[in-house]
Amino acid sequence: RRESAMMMPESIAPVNALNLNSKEPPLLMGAGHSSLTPGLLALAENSSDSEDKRLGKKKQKRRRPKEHGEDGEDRPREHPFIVTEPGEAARGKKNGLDYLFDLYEQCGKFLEQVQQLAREKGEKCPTKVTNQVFRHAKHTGAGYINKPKMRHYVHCYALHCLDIDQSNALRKLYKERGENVGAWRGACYYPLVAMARDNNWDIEGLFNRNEKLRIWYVPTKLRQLCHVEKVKYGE
Amino acid sequence: RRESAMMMPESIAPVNALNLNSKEPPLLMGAGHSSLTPGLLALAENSSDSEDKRLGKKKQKRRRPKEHGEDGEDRPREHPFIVTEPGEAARGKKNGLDYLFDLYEQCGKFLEQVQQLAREKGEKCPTKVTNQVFRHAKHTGAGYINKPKMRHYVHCYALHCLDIDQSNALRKLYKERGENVGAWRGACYYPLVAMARDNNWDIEGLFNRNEKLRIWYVPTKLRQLCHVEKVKYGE
DNA sequence: AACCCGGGCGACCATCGGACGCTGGTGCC
DNA sequence: GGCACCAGCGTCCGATGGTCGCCCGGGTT
Repeated sequence: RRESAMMMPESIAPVNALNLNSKEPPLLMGAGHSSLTPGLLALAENSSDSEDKRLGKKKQKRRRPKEHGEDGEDRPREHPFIVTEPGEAARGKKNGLDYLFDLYEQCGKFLEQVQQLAREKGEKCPTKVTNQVFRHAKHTGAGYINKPKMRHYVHCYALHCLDIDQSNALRKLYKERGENVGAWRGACYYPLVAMARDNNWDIEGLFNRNEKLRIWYVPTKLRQLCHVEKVKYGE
Repeated sequence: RRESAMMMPESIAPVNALNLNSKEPPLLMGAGHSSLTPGLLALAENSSDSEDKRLGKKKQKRRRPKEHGEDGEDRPREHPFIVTEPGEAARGKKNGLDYLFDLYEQCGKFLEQVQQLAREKGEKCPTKVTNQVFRHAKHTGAGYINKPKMRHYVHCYALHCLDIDQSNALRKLYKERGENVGAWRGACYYPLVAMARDNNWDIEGLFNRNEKLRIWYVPTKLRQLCHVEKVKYGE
C-alpha cells in the first residue's frame, strides 16, 4: 500500500472483475484489479432509486413548468460538453474540455473582482467561489456560467490542476473509447482518490495547497469516496 | 500616524470633546483627543432609531410570548456579566469576565470535538465556531453557551487574546469607574481598531494569525469600524 | 420526422451567519 | 415591595452551499 500516484496505478483503477455489485462502472480504466471499493460510484449523486429518505432528506418538489414568454430574455442553453483531447476543438454543436476548464479560470477572475470590491467597501471578503461570485459573473455578462454546472465538474478541474499529465491521458483514453462526458467525469474521481491517499487522505489539504484549486469547495462525493477508501484500506 | 499599540494611544482613544454627534460614547478612555471618528459607536448595532430600513432591511417580527409550561425544561437564564478585574470573582448574582472568556475557550474545545467527529465520518470539517458547534455544546450539557451571547462579546475576547495587558487594564479602569458591561464592551473596539491600523487594516489577518481567535468570525461592527477609520485616515 | 439519450441548469431545500428586541432577572430605593 | 434598567438569548430572516430532476438539444435511425 502506498505507491506513487502514477497514471493509473492498478491498485486504484476501478474494475469490473470481482465486482460484487453487478450494475456498476460501465467501463473504466483498462486492466488491473482494483482495491477501490466496488460500488463506490453508487455513492449518492443521483442515487434517485433506493427509496431512501435517509434521515429527513425529502424529495425535491416538482418544478413549475416554466410559464414561457414571460418577459425574460431566455438565454438558450449551452451546448453539451464532449470529451476532447487537449487542444482539440469540439466538432458540431458541442463544447470541448479546454473550454470547460477555461470556465473555471474565468470564475477565478470573477472571484478576484468580488474580493477587490469587498475590500474597498470593508465587507466580508470571500475566499471561495460563492453564490455571490456566480451572481457577479452573471451580471457582468458571463451568463453561460452557473453554479450547478461548475460544481458538477469541479473534481475534473481538480485533476487537471493537480496532475495535468494524468488528466490529459485520461481525456485521450476516454475520447478514443468514444465514452460520453458522464463516463469521463466519473473516471476523474479515482486518480484523485489515489492522490488523496498519498497525501494522508487529506483531500481538503490537497485542494488548499494548489493555487487554482484553493478557491473551490471539495465536492461531497469526492470527500465520501476518499472516506470510504480510507476506512476500507487502513490508516 | 502609526505609533505602537500601547495601552491607550491618545490618537485612538474615543473622546467626548469635539464630538459633533452630541449623544455619544457616554464615557470612554480618559484623556487625549481622538483621531477616531466621533459617532462611530452609532454604527449599526441596535441603531433601532433613525427610521432607516436601509435597502430592504425589514423590521424583525414580534416574538410569540412564550406559551409557558409547554413541556420544555425551561433553563433559567444566566446571571448577567459585570466588569471584573482579572482574577476577581463576581459578587452577588453576577458573572465575571474571566468566566466570559472561559466560555470562549470551552467553545474552542467543542469545536475540536466536532472536528474530530467530522474527520472520523469523512464529513466537511468546520474551521470556525458554527451553528453546529453551538448545537453540539448544548447537547453535550453546556446549555449556558449560546450563539447570540458568544457573538456579542467576540471582540472583547479578541482584545483579551491579542493584548492581554491592554485588556486587563481596560477591565480595571472600567471597573473602577463603575461602568456597566455595555460600556466596557463598547470600549473594547478601539484598541482593536488601533491594532488593525498597525496591521495594515487587515483585521481578518489579525484574527487568523492568533491561535485562539482564528476560530471566531470577525464581528461585522468591528470590520465596519476599521473600514470607516481606514477611509477617513488614509492608506 | 420521430425517437431517445444524456446532460444543462432553474429552482428548491436545509441550514447557515447574523441580528433584533422581548422578557425578566437584578440592584436600588 | 415596587420600579427601572439593561442584558440574555429565543427567535426570526436573507442568503448560502448543495443538489435534484425537468426539459430539451442533438445525434441517430
